[in-house]
Amino acid sequence: MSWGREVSVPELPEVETVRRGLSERVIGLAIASVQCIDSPKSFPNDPQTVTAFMVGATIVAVRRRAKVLLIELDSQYTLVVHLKMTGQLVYRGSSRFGGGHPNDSLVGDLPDRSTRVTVTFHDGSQLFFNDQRKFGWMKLIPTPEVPNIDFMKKVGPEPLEDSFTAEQFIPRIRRRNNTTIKAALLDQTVLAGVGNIYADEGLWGAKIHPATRVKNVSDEALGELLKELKFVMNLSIEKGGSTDRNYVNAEGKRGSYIDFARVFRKERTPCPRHPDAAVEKTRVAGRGTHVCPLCQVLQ
DNA sequence: CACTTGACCTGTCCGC
DNA sequence: TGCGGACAGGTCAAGT
Repeated sequence: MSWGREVSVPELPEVETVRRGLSERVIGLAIASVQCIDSPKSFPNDPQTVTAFMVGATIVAVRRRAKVLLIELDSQYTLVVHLKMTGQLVYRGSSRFGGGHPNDSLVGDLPDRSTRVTVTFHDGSQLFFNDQRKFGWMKLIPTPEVPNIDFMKKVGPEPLEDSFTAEQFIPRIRRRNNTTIKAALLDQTVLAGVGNIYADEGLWGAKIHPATRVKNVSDEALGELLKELKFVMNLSIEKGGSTDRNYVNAEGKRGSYIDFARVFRKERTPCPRHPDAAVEKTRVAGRGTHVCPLCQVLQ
């Protein structure tokens, strides 16, 4: 069983891809044991709570809000997981059924040195939370209290919801009128789930320079930007998220959004609109930023 | 208050 | 070959 490994920095489409893969595999599985290794940010809960409400519980749903995964248990607790920069959730089938890692997996035997948490199910299969840089976290929270945690209270609306239109988007992003449009897009309280990749891709699509102040972007251009964000994130979900060059999905195909990216990590290559112009890499809002100097002019 | 910068981390890459 | 430093970027705390 192989899916979604080596997914690059997870934004909304990557987390949604992980959610879908997990949904197909872990719903209905009962937890036999939980092992936590070198992960102070994971399980701030005391071991008694983990034992009482996780061990023996069965997974009933896998949800997503913004970039956070919500693994709901029948114990009325939910495992809340943020992958941050390098987090991965990797499921491996039971070895009794030949479920070792497949030949095309980019992740070797697990657990490995980046494994922080191992969840073992009654059927012998396992779910590994790997996180090389230890920015990610995993918390066990009573399900009714999930909406009350800081992250949930502050995070903005889901941009891919049909109900999220320019009417909602424009006033929200104008709360950040004095900052750059890229910083505003990365602000998770404005809207949820956009990170560095889709900010750059969406801004190129809407022909807006990332360093443009929000106040200098017209309502019309903001409407176009929302359309482009929805387009690139929906396309990415369709492609199974953005992955690094070596990614191979469950079917052994190399499809990934990165192959469709127009500017992200495309510095010094031609802009798709202007074959004579090379994509440039700069720094905006403290992030590596990719622009076409011809179609994205600073206003 | 609004906004920007630095810290949190570790693996990789680049120049000397 | 080894070594130091820059870089990767989501989010929060601290600083301006």
